[in-house]
Amino acid sequence: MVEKTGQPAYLQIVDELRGQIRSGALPAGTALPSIAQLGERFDVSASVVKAAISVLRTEGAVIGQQGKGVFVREVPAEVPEAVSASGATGEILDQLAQMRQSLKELRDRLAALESAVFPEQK
Amino acid sequence: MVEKTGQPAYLQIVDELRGQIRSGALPAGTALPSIAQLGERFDVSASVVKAAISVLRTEGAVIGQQGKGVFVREVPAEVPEAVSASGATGEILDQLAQMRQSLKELRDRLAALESAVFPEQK
DNA sequence: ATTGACAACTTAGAATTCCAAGTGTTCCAT
DNA sequence: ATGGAACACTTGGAATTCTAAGTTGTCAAT
Repeated sequence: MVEKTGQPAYLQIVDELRGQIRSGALPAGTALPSIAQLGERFDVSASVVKAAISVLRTEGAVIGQQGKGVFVREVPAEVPEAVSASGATGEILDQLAQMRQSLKELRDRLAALESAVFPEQK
Repeated sequence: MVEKTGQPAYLQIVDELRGQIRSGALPAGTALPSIAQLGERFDVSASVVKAAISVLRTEGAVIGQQGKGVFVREVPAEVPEAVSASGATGEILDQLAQMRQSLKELRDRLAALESAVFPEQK
């Protein structure tokens, strides 16, 4: 991480990733590169990448799933001020995240069921 | 930090501090206790307190000034209660509740199907 | 009395090292 | 062939250790 913008490294990474998300280079639902890979790419330690992802997480731009990866959320979440995780709005975002999680789980289970009931028509 | 809420320590501290800010125990403009003091009070390491403050910082609830302290920002905004349960937000919470109900129902039906199609998968 | 040095705090950023826990794959033994 | 163990990755949380840099108070020398 050499950029001489004066910004700390973890914020530079936040900006970079947020840009890629907004630009569509990282579409909703896709996984970010792993922490190790990002650390390698930006030439920083894992702790810096973790700090960056932590910011994106509390912003709601991204959701981490243990053991799998960090995924771009379906809703940019437009949270300009405070509000992001406090008060009613934060509550709602939390619940939405959980419901999205549940939906994904249901989708997966349903897909498994389908391929069992309607075998091999690929 | 012993509380058995299941929440990680740094989020418990976030909640605690956010509560004190909203309740007025920490009015806008006042400094939080120092990182060392908070670590002592909650019986966690400085890194945990830093993580908590980092969340509050990216939420905009608080602002850190190097060499001086961490100060509560002047933007309580966050209309206390009235709006959160009335108006658009209350509406949204209601819809969330209904969707949660639907999700639960779908989960149950799916579970029934699964146990019919995949018999005895302990 | 003013200035300068210094010590003690403070936040901020970064690296490193653990451990816990979830996921996926591979491979071997039954 | 199927089950299960083992392994490799993954995120998440936490502690520890540095360094950098800003603030404040004290104290001594001029």
